[in-house]
Amino acid sequence: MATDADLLRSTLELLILKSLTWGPRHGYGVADWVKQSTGGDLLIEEGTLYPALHRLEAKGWIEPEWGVSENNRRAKFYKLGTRGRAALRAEVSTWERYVASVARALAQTTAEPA
Amino acid sequence: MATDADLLRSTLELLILKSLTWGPRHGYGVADWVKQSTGGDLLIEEGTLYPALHRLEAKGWIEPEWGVSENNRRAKFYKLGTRGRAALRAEVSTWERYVASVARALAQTTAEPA
DNA sequence: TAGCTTCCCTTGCGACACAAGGGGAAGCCC
DNA sequence: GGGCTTCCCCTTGTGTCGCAAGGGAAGCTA
Repeated sequence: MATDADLLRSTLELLILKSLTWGPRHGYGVADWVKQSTGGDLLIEEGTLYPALHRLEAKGWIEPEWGVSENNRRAKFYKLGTRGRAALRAEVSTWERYVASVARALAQTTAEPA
Repeated sequence: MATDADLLRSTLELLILKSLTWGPRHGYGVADWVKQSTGGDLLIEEGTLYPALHRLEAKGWIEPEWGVSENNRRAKFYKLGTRGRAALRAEVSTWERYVASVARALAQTTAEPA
């Protein structure tokens, strides 16, 4: 069985980047956005989220800045940089192509592919 | 960047099972089927394929039987069992639901999800 | 004061795709 | 015959990464 972990692996960065397209957001907010915008289907654990944010930061795709959250808490806001925006476009494209390839395979109705 | 490895991870078993829906096929043939039916987009390395087949066999989803290939070579043919067929249905469903969830998130056009 | 929520982080673990190796047998070309 | 390619099977080592489980601090509510 493909586990949730396996599935997430292919789209985690993609979803994080996407969540930042409307402006900076802190980590907790990123997880919440993903949860909300998938109707609760996708849940990102904190032990998954924070290392991922650090990876993206290390790659120069997002930039952190400490600030204060809506709830008056100390929070690290991540901003999508130019490179991050380009990466998002590339990731979306890769993902869509992959989904299409799999769909093509699953749609096969004869033993030998056309 | 989501690597090819990350992407494969979510659908490898799915694709293998699918390739067996028309009857037994040996490992090499499974890899070839995937390659052909995705137009060359997806390539399964042998170091990925054989361990995966063994995992599926250990789970009782596929059953091996030694035979002779079309090219007169000794080959291990895998057959989809009843449990394997059920697993395939489940995996397809899981995958499609996941794809739909991601699509929903990517389709967001406002900061706060509906 | 106690307890819940928000927000950040780390460590240890298990799973697994891949690269790189190995082997053996069949077919072909010279 | 000897060499090469193709087919078909396998394993080991390495690196990556999601997750469970931990910890901590600060704000709010009662």
